[in-house]
Amino acid sequence: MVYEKVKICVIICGPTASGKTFLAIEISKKIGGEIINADSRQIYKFMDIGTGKPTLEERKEVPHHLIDVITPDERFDAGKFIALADSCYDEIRKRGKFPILVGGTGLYIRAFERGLIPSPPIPQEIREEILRKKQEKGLKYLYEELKKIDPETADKISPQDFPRIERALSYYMAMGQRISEMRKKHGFKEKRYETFKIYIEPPRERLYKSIRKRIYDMLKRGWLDETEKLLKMEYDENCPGFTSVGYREMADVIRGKIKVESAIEMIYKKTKEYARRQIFWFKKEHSVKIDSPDPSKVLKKVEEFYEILS
RNA sequence: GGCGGCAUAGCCAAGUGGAAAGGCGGCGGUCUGCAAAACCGCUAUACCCCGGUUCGAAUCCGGGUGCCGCCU
Repeated sequence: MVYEKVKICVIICGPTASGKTFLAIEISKKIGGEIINADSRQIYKFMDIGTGKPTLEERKEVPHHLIDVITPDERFDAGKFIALADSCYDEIRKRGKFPILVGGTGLYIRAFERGLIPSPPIPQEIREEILRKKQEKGLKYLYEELKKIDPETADKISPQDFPRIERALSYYMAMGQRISEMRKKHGFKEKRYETFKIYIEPPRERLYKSIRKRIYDMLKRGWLDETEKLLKMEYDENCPGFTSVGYREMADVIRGKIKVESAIEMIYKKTKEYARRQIFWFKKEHSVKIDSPDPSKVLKKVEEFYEILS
């Protein structure tokens, strides 16, 4: 039959250490699902323990996609993510299975659901030029530039926010258009998928406890060795992958700069901050909110949601 | 019993006459192609209590209370 089926997708989101992986696997097993990873860190090869990837056993139980797609020195972004996620989705559907998008990266999930503004790859020269200007004339100068060409964007962001200043500036240089206009036009109005979004938010106290426990588990499972291997492969703090919480600290421990105990405390603090940011991202928009990864709470709804596909 | 020191937010802590730094912890938020990134914001009507000096005291003086050292 030739007709356009609606694209619909179940999504599981929530802060780190809330039990997304567990819930996703349990549901997948019941409904014949396959998991698409929406975590910006788990796409990196060789970074398994510290990014909390599902174990190999877990991955054997249920097929996982978009894990281990690039090396730690490569860059990745939301645009690449949705292109890959789309094709995973289609393949899974071809097999008659049910896709479940799981992850903690709010931007990727939003982009998957509602798209991004059109944006070609920014030429390397433009990036370099901006970086050069930053070094020569300072961040303030760049911000003033942005004010001139796109006051609306400048108004919305802090003069300290280099990544966004750079983005707006380079977009203008590459496209000849203000990014603010494109954003206005786009406005996240498009709906690429009809979704059923499950949001897990454990009470803070419990979440913080799981975070701490998880750090100890990671250490026990060999986070230090994993980091040491990365360093031997010549992947270090200059790699995009190393912006993942904890790897810098692990490297510092290996180099004898800090003690494990203080590394743990730093990681604990950063992870909590990260979890809070995730909560602010997800709390605004979801289909159901649950406070623990209990499959029985959502299984029936997931089955109902996917009924129209079968 | 004597001598000395300390007493500031949930915790640590600066300030030693002119309208309470900072850190930790906690909390709220932004986010359109580096997002586990980057960025923004809130968190002591007042400094142990009472009295005094002063235009003005967390800051000086007296007394009280508590804690910590040392001594007998």
